[in-house]
Amino acid sequence: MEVRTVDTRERILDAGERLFMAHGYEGTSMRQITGEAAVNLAAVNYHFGSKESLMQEVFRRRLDWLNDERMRVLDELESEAAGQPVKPSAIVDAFFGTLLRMAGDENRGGMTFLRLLGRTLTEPSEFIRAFLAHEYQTVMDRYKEALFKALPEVPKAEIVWRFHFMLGATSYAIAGTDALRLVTDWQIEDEDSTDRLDRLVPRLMSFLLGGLRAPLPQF
Amino acid sequence: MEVRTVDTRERILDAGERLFMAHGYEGTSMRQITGEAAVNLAAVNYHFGSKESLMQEVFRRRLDWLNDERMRVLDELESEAAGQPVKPSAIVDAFFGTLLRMAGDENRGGMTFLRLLGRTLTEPSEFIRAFLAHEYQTVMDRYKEALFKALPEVPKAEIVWRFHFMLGATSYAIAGTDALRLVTDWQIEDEDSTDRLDRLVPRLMSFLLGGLRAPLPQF
DNA sequence: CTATGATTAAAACGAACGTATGAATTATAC
DNA sequence: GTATAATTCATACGTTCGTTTTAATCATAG
Repeated sequence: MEVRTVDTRERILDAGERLFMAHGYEGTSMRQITGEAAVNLAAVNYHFGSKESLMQEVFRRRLDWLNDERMRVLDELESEAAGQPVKPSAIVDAFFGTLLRMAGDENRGGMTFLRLLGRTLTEPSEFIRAFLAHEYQTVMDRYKEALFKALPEVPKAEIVWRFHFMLGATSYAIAGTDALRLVTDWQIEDEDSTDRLDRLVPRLMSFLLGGLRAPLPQF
Repeated sequence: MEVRTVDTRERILDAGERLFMAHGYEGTSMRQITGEAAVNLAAVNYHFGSKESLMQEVFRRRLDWLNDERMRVLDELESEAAGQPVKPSAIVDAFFGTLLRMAGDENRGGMTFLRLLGRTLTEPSEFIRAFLAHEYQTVMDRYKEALFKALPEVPKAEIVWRFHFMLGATSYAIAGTDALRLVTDWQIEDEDSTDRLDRLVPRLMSFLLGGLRAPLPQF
């Protein structure tokens, strides 16, 4: 493994991450990717095998760290709680806060990866959904159990639904940072992007917790 | 205008709606669409001009009614209130409830269109975002103003953000009805789809209102 | 019935797609 | 320095894409 190889692989991953985010999987061509990465057209197939494998590697590079971190933080919370249930707000922050704080870390993909992730959760491509399902499964199961314990009086089905809703709100908050601005044509006051992120986290957390703890619907 | 023409146009729109929902805009080919609609390949270009125009017409066919209905319901609420601010819960139901109840109306696209809409709000394609922005603008402005009046003590920027979050939660609740099931691998109890929809509406409404009325974050 | 316009049909267009090939180049090991 | 393996490169392959063209078929009006 020489230096050039690493650079090439990394440049391809960076270009793929940005272009998949901006134009989607189907909307991004190998020639765009290799063009932006300034590498030969055949380099993607040489290093990753195929366009699909590249997409998976783009995700794996970031998700491995993210999900490990989520596990680590939840481990910590549970050991601090020493058998007592963990506060719902702490669980929500461990899952969504950890995600959002990635946006500020350019070494972990920053806002680009977060927007890619947000968009991909609604991506129709079969292989991507299957891949993400596999990547997420373990973490989801842990958090699901933690929330069940934290909210013993709430029916489990309700918690599962509300987790769905929270995922949706979060994905849009990120992916739609500019997409929804177009849809709504609302100008949110012009903060620079780090400011916006810093204020987004508490805003979203309030909303998520308000939704999670809302009174149960009566059927 | 003969009968055949209408049938052809309608069949193309139906096929396009379903396929764009299932595979996305870029992931759906003209040959798939015309194949499923059982019409000649050239029929799309003849009746709609291009693939882009077809996509726009797929949306216009449903959104025209939806947004008119949203306007009508809000008009009604405001005239009933006779100058007093309308209750936030009524506004939320007028906007999101009207949308969700479309899912039960097969003549208006039903679940298929709703899932298409949910997915498209994160779709990266430029022309689609621009088109949706234009279609939505008037309605959004009306609802924004109504919420400002209904929640005079909440900063406007906060309301705008929370509307974003509500849109995200709703889109995922619909678009992700099966997509997120894959991501999370959570089995939600097996209700038939009308049951699931009937229970989704109050569940989502509780969540949205809980989030909308959550305590403001302290910076 | 015939003329006219609207629609459908079959076929082909050039462009772009993801991938594969084999030679040229570069780095590593002895 | 030379052999060997890893990587880069230019190029081409076979498909599929959205669109266009030209002719055939249909419906309707006079």
